[in-house]
Amino acid sequence: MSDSQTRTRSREQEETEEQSAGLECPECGGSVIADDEHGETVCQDCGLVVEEDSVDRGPEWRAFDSKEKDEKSRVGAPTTNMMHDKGLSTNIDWRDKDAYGNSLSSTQRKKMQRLRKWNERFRTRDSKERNLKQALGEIDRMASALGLPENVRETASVIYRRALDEDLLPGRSIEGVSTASVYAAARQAGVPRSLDEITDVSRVEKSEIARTYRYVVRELGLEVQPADPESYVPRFASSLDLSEESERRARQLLQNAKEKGVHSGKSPVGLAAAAVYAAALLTNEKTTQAAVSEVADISEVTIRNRYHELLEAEQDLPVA
DNA sequence: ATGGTTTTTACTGCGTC
DNA sequence: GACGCGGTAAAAACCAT
Repeated sequence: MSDSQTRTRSREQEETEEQSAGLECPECGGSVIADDEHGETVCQDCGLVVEEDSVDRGPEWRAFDSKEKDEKSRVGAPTTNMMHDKGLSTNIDWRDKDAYGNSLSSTQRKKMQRLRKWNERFRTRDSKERNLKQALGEIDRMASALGLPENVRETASVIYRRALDEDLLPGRSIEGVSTASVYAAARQAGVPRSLDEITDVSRVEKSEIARTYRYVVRELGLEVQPADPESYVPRFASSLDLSEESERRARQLLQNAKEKGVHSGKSPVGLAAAAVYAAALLTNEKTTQAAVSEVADISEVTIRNRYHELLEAEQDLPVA
């Protein structure tokens, strides 16, 4: 509990700092101090309360239309699937202070200790809850490492939760299912990461991820379309510092290829990489096959083969 | 397990700076 | 001579059967 002591000390320091940086009291001209714990601003000399209850009473979120307003303007934290209890369970603060910042009596302190302990026990009551807690941690870790946006984490959490509810876990590792959830969520959100990229940040092997992923998708009836090559383009283009123009061109190439049906059976990542390379060529921007191969994690040979095909397909159809 | 397809690995030759 | 690019053959990985 040395933690709470250092915490208290730093709080006192803050207060003395605020004292010196004070405003002037409108009544006696003395300096004014802010007392955050009581939510008041008080004159140091005459004791006049310049401001009280300095609490933000506004709605928690901005609402941009009436529907959103209905959803958001009421009091309460938003629920999130990213926490194992959706953020709804009670948390008991570890500081032995009441709502006004006053210290608790020793009997009250003991009571709070007991409550804390039991609250914790209820929160992670059974194995499922503990399981979920760990898995969500993993999901968050991997999503961060992959630079995936928040909504993907949410989706991944939902998928995992469903897998857990359907008793898909027995026989499979928490790690594996978490990873598969992230993989699936990223694809569903249209910001796919290749299996290799996923494998890099996961603690399980590629084969297991693939196996678990297939299993989860099948059992949960998830509809995941094959990754669209175009969704890789922005990421590759920006890692290579290419212009908007080339990015647009790359998309064009891919769309044309799609119409011609050149792409079936080929890896989407390879196609995307080839399109990016070809586009850079067409717009006279300097890139090398090696560089593209690097960021896309695809062999140069594959890039060569694909981009020949892309350009051939383009030639038959004169530029629009 | 098998066969067909795609991707990778490794190596070689060509032209340019 | 290093670099970027192209091509090839054989191995490996993948997929459906």
